[in-house]
Amino acid sequence: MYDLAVNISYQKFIMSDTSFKSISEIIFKNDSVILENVSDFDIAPTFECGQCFRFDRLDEKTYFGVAQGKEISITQDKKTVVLQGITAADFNNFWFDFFDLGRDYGKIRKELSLIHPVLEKAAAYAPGIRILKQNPWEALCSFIISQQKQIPGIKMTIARMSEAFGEKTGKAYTFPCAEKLARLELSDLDFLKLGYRDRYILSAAKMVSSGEINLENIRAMPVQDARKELMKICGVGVKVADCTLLYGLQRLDAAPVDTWMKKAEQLFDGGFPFLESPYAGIAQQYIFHYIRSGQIN
DNA sequence: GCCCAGGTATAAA
DNA sequence: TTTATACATGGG
Repeated sequence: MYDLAVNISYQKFIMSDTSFKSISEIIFKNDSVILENVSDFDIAPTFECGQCFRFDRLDEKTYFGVAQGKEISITQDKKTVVLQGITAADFNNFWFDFFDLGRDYGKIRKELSLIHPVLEKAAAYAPGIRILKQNPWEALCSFIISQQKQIPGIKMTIARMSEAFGEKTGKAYTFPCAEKLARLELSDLDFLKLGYRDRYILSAAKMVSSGEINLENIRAMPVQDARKELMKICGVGVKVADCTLLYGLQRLDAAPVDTWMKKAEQLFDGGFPFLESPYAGIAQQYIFHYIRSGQIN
């Protein structure tokens, strides 16, 4: 049973009278939280669909990662998910929202599936994908780094950058804050072999730490304005801007279109009919994962 | 060596 | 407004 003394965000979800429930029961232990009968939640595609770079697969069922300065191990066995190494308060204050557990992905998936048969197939391929609520600054930097790189390389670069300039969390490190990076020189980043991206990172750090760019203000802006504001940062084009919005600012109406998505475009007769959906970003994620997994061609 | 990678800045048409 | 090219680095 739940410890009602630590009631926070999840309780609203548990107590809600809507018919949907993505978890039937939440069990708190000393240093772990057990989610029973999860629906529309599959950790493997969630961590491996290209949306995040700080979670590593330890074995068939377990991933380890860092967010919000905290380490976590996540193990899934069918419909049971165990979040290891966290407190009840951590879960209620952070991880519940990080995994977007209050959102009805089943309902969203059904809505999206009506839009186009290819989208229906893509969503059915990995229905357990959830869009993680990542830190905005970390998401911005991650996708600046991501340009013209492959995912393993992106992960390596971010890990080394965190180790060098972040805070120790135990066996891992947080992603360095903008203020910390803003104090560095380009030569301090040489060992990361960022190439032409090094100046993008430093200038973004300066703009964010000075307040010239305010990510929290951008969160609430209409999507075109938000995109335009993010693109004031050198090295941020429409793709990185949309990734920052979707993965860092919980803007599910932003849908990054990249080389993989362009491969998918022909399947939709030359355009993406879901782009106007409030859940365009989720649709994009289903399709990206589907195409990249080699399900088509 | 050659080509591509979850792109973007810049210049030219 | 649209299209072409350079850009650092690593991996197949």
